[in-house]
This record gives sequence, structure tokens and C-alpha cells, in this order.
Amino acid sequence: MAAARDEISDAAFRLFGIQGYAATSVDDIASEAGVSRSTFFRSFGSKEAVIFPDHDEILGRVEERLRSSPADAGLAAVTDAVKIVLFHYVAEGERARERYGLTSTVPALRERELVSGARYQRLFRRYLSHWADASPEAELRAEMTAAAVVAAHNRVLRRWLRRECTDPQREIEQALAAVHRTFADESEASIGMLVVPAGVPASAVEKAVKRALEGIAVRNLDQ
Amino acid sequence: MAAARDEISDAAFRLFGIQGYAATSVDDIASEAGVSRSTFFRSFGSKEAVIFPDHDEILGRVEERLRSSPADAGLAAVTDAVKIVLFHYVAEGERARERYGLTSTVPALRERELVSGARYQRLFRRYLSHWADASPEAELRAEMTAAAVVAAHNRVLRRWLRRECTDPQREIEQALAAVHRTFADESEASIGMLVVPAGVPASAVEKAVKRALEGIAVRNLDQ
DNA sequence: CAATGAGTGAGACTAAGTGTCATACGGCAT
DNA sequence: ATGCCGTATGACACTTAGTCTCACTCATTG
Repeated sequence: MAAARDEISDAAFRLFGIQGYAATSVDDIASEAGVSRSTFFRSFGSKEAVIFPDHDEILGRVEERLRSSPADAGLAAVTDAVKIVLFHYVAEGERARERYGLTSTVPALRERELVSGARYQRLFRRYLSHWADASPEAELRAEMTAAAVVAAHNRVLRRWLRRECTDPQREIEQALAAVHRTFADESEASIGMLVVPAGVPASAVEKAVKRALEGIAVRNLDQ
Repeated sequence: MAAARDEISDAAFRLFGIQGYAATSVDDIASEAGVSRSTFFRSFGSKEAVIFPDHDEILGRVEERLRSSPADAGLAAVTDAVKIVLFHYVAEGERARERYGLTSTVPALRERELVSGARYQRLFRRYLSHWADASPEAELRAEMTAAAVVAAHNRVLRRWLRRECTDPQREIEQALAAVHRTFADESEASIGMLVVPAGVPASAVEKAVKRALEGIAVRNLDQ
């Protein structure tokens, strides 16, 4: 059952690696996997889908993670959920890199991947704008935030796929901290106000500001 | 030549409106337009592409706009360029709304549109990260910024398509001002500091802050 | 043993997309 | 006017993705 799916997926990656994507027909994959064309299309709806075998499952896990988070979790829940996606691919290891080789070569597959990313973004936006108030500004903010979270994920993932990054854990934390820094709203990030009595030296002001900014970064990381 | 393209595109929209997208074959469109199947596929590479007849042209105009902007233009050039896209669709009027009806109904067309948006985002990212320094933080920032610009555009466009917005000009300016507010870097946005002597009433402080924030929005608009 | 139901294979069918070849049309030089 | 050439078109064949239907197998259950 599930073994058949893996069998087919493996066969597909094998043939794509040898002959290329376009030159490999669904019939080729099916016979390589020892199943019929019918079962291929029953297992995966399309030739493209065989490259992304467990996308629906990940999306489901992400959605559940968001659903089970408290209403006031806000951005933190989303940045947390996106790590599920990243670490899933990292855990796949070489298979993820094979997929990357295909998606960066074959336009149709690249587009398919893009569509997957957009589904996450849509999900994030829905949750973020649901948590926030209903003002138009808040909705635009939610949309931008969702886009930024996905962008951060994509960036780290791409770097890892290209072996430009050895510690995806650290990089995603940093990238998401940057997202927090620019998007965490007032209820999460306390508004700081610096009251400077006349006569305080500029160096002391500078020091205080720096310390305050570092504090924001650190707090967002731990939250 | 170009007239044949328009003829085909019109015929396609006509039939899609009557029979729906799936129920209309390329043969139907070709005979409705009075051309052969061959010319259809020569004019548009695929059945989906007939919905987005001048996408390549817009992308070209956007790219040229970016190419011709000075190296220190930064975010302003990109937010300016994205208006080309928005106003093109707004100028299309009802045709754009017909397209929206199709893209919100037919998954394949929605995906295609998504891919178009991603091309803009990619373009913006390339220019933003080219203008900025090469640090990893700057590149992530460029990626997030590009995503935010596209998100802002998408939001305003969608609202206009749904007739939820009567003044797209004003809304896009506001939305892009929000992007500027969160992403304009220090060289573009002057850092404001509010020094509050003890004894000043809170209402006066609030007023001053509000005025300052409005000022930022306006300045970013004009730049 | 009979019945049910899920998974599979075989095969027909539609339609998108590609490639080839022949033809018609419009300009251009002789 | 005639012959030539490049371009746009139409006709047609072909491949392949994706859908649908029907028949078969096999394991479970009453």
C-alpha cells in the first residue's frame, strides 16, 4: 500500500536521474516499479506529483500545528510551524537534493514547487489575519508577514540544498529572528520609549539604545 | 498579426464564459476565432497562456524600468515598478475581472497566475540584492522585501478585482508606504528620535508621534 | 461457503502539445 | 511581368498525460 507508493517514487527518481524528466514517460516509471499505469495514477494524480510524495502530509502537519496553537500565539506559531517544513526536507537528505536538481532543471517542476510554497503562505496568512484584528492594515501586514516567513524558509532551504549551509537549524533561527524583528506586532514586542533628560551624554544614549535592540532580538528568539 | 492574437484571446474568453474552461477545447477556440489549431499553439504556447496574453510584455516593461533606475534607487524603484503591473490590470477593466473569475475557479489557472507573480518577485529580489551589499542578512532582507512588495500588490489588485476598492491608486500608495515603513533601510529612511522632557503631557506626545509617522509615509511616497 | 469491498490491471478514449510538410501571400530584384 | 524568397498559415500525424470503465483477485467476515 504505502510501500507501493515508495516503490513508484523510487523508480521515478531512478529513471529521472538517468534519462531526465521529459524523456521518461509514466509508462516507463510504472513498468520500472512493476505496477500498471493505472496504479501509478491512482497513487499520484500526475507525473509531476511523484516528485513530491509527502507534500500533503506535511501541509496537514503544519495546519494541525497551527490549529492547536493558542489564539494569542501569533507570529511565533507560524515561524515555529515553518520549521516543520524545513526540517522535513533536511531529514530527507540526498533525496531532497535530487529533487532540487530536478526542480532547478525542469520548469514544470519548479512551478509545481512554487505552488506548494504558495499553499503554505496562504495557510500562514489565513492564521495570521485570523489572529489579528480585522483592520485592512492588519490584513496587509498578515500577508506580508506570511510572505516573509516563506521567503526566510525558502532561503535557508535553498542554501542547505546547495550545500552552502552546514547548520540549517542555526540559520533558520537567525532568519526567523529577522522576521520577528521586522514584523512582531506591538502586543508581542513591547514598545520602547527612550526618555532622555537634557544633560545626559550622547554615548550613554547610544549604549542604552543598543542594549534595548539586542534585547528585542533575543526575546524574539526565545519566545 | 497582433490582431490574430487578440482575436483568439477574445474568442477564448467568450467560450470560457459560456461553457467554462474545462469544457472548452483548443479546437473550439481555434474554430471560434476562425483560425487553425496550429496558429493557436503558435500564438500562445498553451491553452492556459491564452488567459494571460500580455504577461511577457509587462514583465519586460518592469524589467526595463528596473534596469534604467540608478543603482542607489533601491526599494523605491521596485515599489515604483510594481505599480506598472497593477495599473496595467486596472486599465484592462472588465477583462481583468473575467480573468479573475477564471483564476478563482480553475485551479490550473490560479497556479499559472501564481507562477507569474513569482517571476516578478524573483526579478525584484534580484535587483534588490544586487543593489544592496552582499551580506547574508542583506540577501534575506532583499528576499523578504520582494515578497512583501508582491504581497502588497496582490492584495490591492485582489481588492480591486472584487470591487472592494474604488481607488486602487490610493490603496497601492498606502500599501507600499507600509512596505517602505518596514523595509526601507537606514540610508533611505531617516531615523527619528523623540526626546520628551519630563512634564510634557501625554496627549502632546501622542500627537507628535502620530504626526511623525504620517510624515514618514508621505515622504516615502514622494521619493 | 458465500458475499462484500478494496486494490489492481487492461484497455479505450479525450485532449494537449509537438513536429513536419505543403501552400498561399506579399515584397523585391531582374 | 516573372521568378524568388521569407513568413504566416493550414492540414495532418504522432506522442503522451490524464480519465474512465470494466473485469479480476484476494482477503475479510458473516
